[in-house]
Amino acid sequence: MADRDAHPASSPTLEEVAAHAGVSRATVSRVVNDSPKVSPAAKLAVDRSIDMLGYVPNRAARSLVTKRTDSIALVISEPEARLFADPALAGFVRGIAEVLANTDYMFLLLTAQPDSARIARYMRNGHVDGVILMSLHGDDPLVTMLERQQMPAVLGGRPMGRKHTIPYVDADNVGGARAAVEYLRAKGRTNIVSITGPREMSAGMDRLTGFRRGLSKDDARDWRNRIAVGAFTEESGEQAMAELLERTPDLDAVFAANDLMAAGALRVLKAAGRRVPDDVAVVGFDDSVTARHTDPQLTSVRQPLEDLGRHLAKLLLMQLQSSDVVPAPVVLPTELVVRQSA
Amino acid sequence: MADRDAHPASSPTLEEVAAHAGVSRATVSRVVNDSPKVSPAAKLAVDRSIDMLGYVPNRAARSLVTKRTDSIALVISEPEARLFADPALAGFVRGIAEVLANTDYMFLLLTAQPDSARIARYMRNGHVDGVILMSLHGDDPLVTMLERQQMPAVLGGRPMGRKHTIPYVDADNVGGARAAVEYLRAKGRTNIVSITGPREMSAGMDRLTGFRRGLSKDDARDWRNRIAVGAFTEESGEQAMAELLERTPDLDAVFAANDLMAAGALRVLKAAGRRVPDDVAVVGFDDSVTARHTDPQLTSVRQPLEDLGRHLAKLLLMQLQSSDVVPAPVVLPTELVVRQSA
DNA sequence: TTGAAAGCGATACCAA
DNA sequence: TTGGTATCGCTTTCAA
Repeated sequence: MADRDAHPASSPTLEEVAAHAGVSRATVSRVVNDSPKVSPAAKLAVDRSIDMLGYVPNRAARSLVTKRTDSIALVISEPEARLFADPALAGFVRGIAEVLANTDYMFLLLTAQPDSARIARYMRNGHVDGVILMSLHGDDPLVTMLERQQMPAVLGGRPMGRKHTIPYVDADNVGGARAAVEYLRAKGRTNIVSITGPREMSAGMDRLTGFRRGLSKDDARDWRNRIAVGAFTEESGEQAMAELLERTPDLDAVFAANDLMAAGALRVLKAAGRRVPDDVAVVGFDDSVTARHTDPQLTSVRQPLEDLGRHLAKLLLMQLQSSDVVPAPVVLPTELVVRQSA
Repeated sequence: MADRDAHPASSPTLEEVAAHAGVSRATVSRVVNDSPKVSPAAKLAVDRSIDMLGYVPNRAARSLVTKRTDSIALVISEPEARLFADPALAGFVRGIAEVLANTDYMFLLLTAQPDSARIARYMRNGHVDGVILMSLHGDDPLVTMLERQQMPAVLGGRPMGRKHTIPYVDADNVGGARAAVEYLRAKGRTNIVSITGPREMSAGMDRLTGFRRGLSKDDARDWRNRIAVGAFTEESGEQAMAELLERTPDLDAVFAANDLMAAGALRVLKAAGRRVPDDVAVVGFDDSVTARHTDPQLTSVRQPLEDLGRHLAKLLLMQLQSSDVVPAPVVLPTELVVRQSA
């Protein structure tokens, strides 16, 4: 087809390696997949031919017969526009990538928001060996689908809704939030409010639960009046803070369900003339880079992002190695990192 | 193999669809790839069978014969640990993902740092149809390899070293940096220094060039004494700032080659008792979220991240559509966003 | 331990 | 417009 120079770089095939090494295709295949049943002599010859010719197996051909694809998908259930808007997500990805880099699995990045049907179709047909699902909102149909397909999968964050068999990896959101509130109380704060995450995300709900548990008995009864619902974005944090200031002007501490919202809250507090932490103490959640950029620097509940990512990947690899293993969920502890804001 | 329930979800094949619809495999294939040469009647029958059976073409089989994979790779030339450490990268990815979401291409994420040989091998064997290479350091061998392979590719950022035929997409780094410095001079700053990016990255070098061009004739001659080299990280920004303060105690303005380093610089300035912007004006580059978090908020040169990402993807798609097109590089303008720090 | 040969699921050419 | 069939590159029995 090409007229100038023909196939400038087309990879050699198994067949050509076999010819070069003077053995059959089957033998080359065995060497490539290091089967034990190959004589040292044959292996040597084949190995030499392989790197003389620069042979690399064709994935499609292999996949066609083995039914494996050697790739796993990271499905992020957000519209592209919001992709990586939250620095926490980046931490997860880093951990996952780190583990996967030491395997032969390829890492597909899919965003599922506008068109989760497309993703579903893609996965249904066995284009990937396993799936990591993150940023779940509500009771995602994708989860049910994966379950029915018996597709090896893990979830980043506890899923909402009914019990699933798919394992998940999550931080101890309840415990972390509770610790934050208890810290605030220990520091003498008595009028503590919270900017929560969205209702349809478990991280939001769990941190709210922790908030409630951390409050005094009386305050806990009154929790509905002590919160404003945010959406894990900076803008929503600003709005929620404004709302809280209006409703509860004498508040002296706020627990925000993530750092982004805390950053928004700081700005609103400053604009309202409240000093942080003197007048109002602020605690965030995630301990992402954001926490170190704000002024004052943010006291925040640290979740081990990279580590969560690593566990996510490992749990999936376990399932991939032996299909009947159903790993238990993993919940990692959090830790309050005290800085200037509280 | 499975003992309980056999193949619970194995996709039907072309063959089965053909049988179901009462036509040949060839006809089904034509319908699937919507070839014009199919009678309406046949098409109707096939379409019905397809969704009754829930048929989805097997990618591996198709790829084996077409030599296409319908996937493109984003190769980020950083170790996993640094992945997305820079929020600017996230912006690029967002733009790319947005464009790709409307195509049938799948999006592979590869990190190339520790083992670029592995990546090279992978790509060489035609596992992807095209490549987007980002975060290039120095004269990356990967670029040369892609060029030799005649692999459709685009570069995020102008490559260092000799001329390449692979098109790139970049912001106007020189112009942006220059505008920043001219702004500082217009504001009456007379002792302007810069924290530069690493020497082996074009973004670093180009912004340095812009810095020099923005200086007065005299200062420009003396530029070597007015800079400290950073590495685009926050820590390196701190170090560089400390160094500059020591070397040039009477500086009254600093241009940092990215926001992360500017954030580090702010911290050091504050610690040294310099007021920003009163004593020292600070300008960053990127206008990433970081710029809005710092205190005071950062004046920064905005580069249109998502837009750059979109161009990157589009340039690649152009090449994929007709292989002999070699698009010209795209350089997008920057814009100085004035906030509090200068 | 080795090789021959039968697929895997699609595409595309050639006849009909 | 259709169908038959060779083919893509590899894995995997089955015999030898």
